Amino acid sequence: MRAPVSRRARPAKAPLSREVIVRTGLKVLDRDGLDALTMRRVGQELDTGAASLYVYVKNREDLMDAMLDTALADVPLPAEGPWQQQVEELVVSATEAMSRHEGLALVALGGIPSGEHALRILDRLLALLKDGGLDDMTAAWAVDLLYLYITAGAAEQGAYNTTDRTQGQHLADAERLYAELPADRYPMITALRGPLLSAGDRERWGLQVLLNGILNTPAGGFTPADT
Amino acid sequence: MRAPVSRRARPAKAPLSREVIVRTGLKVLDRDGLDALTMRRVGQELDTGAASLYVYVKNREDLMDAMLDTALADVPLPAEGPWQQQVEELVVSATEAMSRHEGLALVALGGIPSGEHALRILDRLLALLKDGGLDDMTAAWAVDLLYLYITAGAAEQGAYNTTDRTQGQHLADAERLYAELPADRYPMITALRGPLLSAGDRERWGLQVLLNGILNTPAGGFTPADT
DNA sequence: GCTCGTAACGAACAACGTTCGTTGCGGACG
DNA sequence: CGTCCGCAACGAACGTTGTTCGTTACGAGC
Repeated sequence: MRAPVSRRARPAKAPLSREVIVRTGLKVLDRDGLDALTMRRVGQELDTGAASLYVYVKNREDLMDAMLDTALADVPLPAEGPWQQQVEELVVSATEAMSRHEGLALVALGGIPSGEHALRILDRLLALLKDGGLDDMTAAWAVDLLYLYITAGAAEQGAYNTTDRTQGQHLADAERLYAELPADRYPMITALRGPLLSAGDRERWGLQVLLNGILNTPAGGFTPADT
Repeated sequence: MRAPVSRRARPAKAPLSREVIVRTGLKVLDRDGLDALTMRRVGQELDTGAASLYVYVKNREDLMDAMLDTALADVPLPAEGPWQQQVEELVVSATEAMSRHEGLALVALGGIPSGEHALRILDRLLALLKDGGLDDMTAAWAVDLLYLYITAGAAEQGAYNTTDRTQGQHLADAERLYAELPADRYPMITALRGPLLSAGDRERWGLQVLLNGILNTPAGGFTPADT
């Protein structure tokens, strides 16, 4: 199955292609939110109907998969510096790229990464971890874990970037929720309400936790045949 | 707003209630999959229409939130043993409970945990970490991170539990995908294909990574005002 | 300059979440 | 014991959704 190429070159209207459809999908997602990302809406943005998209895109899921991978295309691969710092930069960049588009990270969760640019990032991560001296098994599992952290972190952050609410809305909700909690039933949560809601670079801390843990936890002890 | 109570007690049909609706939703989800979890389908299972559900449930999202919390109700709180082992058991139990129902973990990602049973688990986790000697800030952020690991891990595992495919389908897909990858473009992935697809208790390893990392990474250095 | 493959399109289908107006049961009151 | 009325339950409808089908019309090749 080769990529279809439009042979109608109307002067007033750029021809359709998989790339412009995906890019338009990202535009609609960013401007109007996840609920507005419908096939009809994307078609309308391209001055056509929804049916026309199905020549280049298998279905809505396929479109979102392609949108995710396109969003990862801009993630820069760090070139220099100590390997730990490079891992940090790469993970943070990937998380930011995903979370910039509301709800897009959710399509990555539950599904082996298969996109071109996602694999590019994973390959680089793998190389960096091997540079760090990790054995094959630990490096492989660590990449799995880091990718999970990227997608989950992006999904969580991406939920805050909803278009219909202000940025601080979720935080205010959490404050109210935890303030009204019965102290007898949830003593620790109410006692540690301050630290739970406190500001700070949690993502970078979590990343540091992962790296420190990975360096101190060889995967060998968790393989099935280690008797 | 008090919980509505059905006053029609027809002998042939159990009266509606929020609980039976939520429980029926879980039954439909487990038997027929996430796509089949529609308001009409749940209503049909209860021998009524979709509109009748809206007395006890605000909307579909509210139903799924309630389903998630009900799924967490059976998670046992470990009572004895060293605190690290208790944390392990609790996290594994929670992940299993979520991943038992396809797609349910996704509703927890992006959304402060607010359900009764979810808070119960978080409160216990917090207590265990404080028992381990962590300072308030680190314990609070660690609970955040562990909850992220629970939901993300459950979402990933829950994706494999699709009803329309066999269990080994996803693994076979991954094997084929990685086997056909161009070695010049993704050298590390192709080289480490074996370890990447290898079996083993990755979840427990990841959990150990998190715990080891948490113990060696105080949150203090990541707060905004630490100059 | 005719033909043919196929990109593009309009219309339609089935199914979805949700709302509205009505119905009829059961407890409360006279 | 009979009447009333609040509200759970329901049937029907609305607006949208993803996707498919049959048709149209353009551009390349003989």
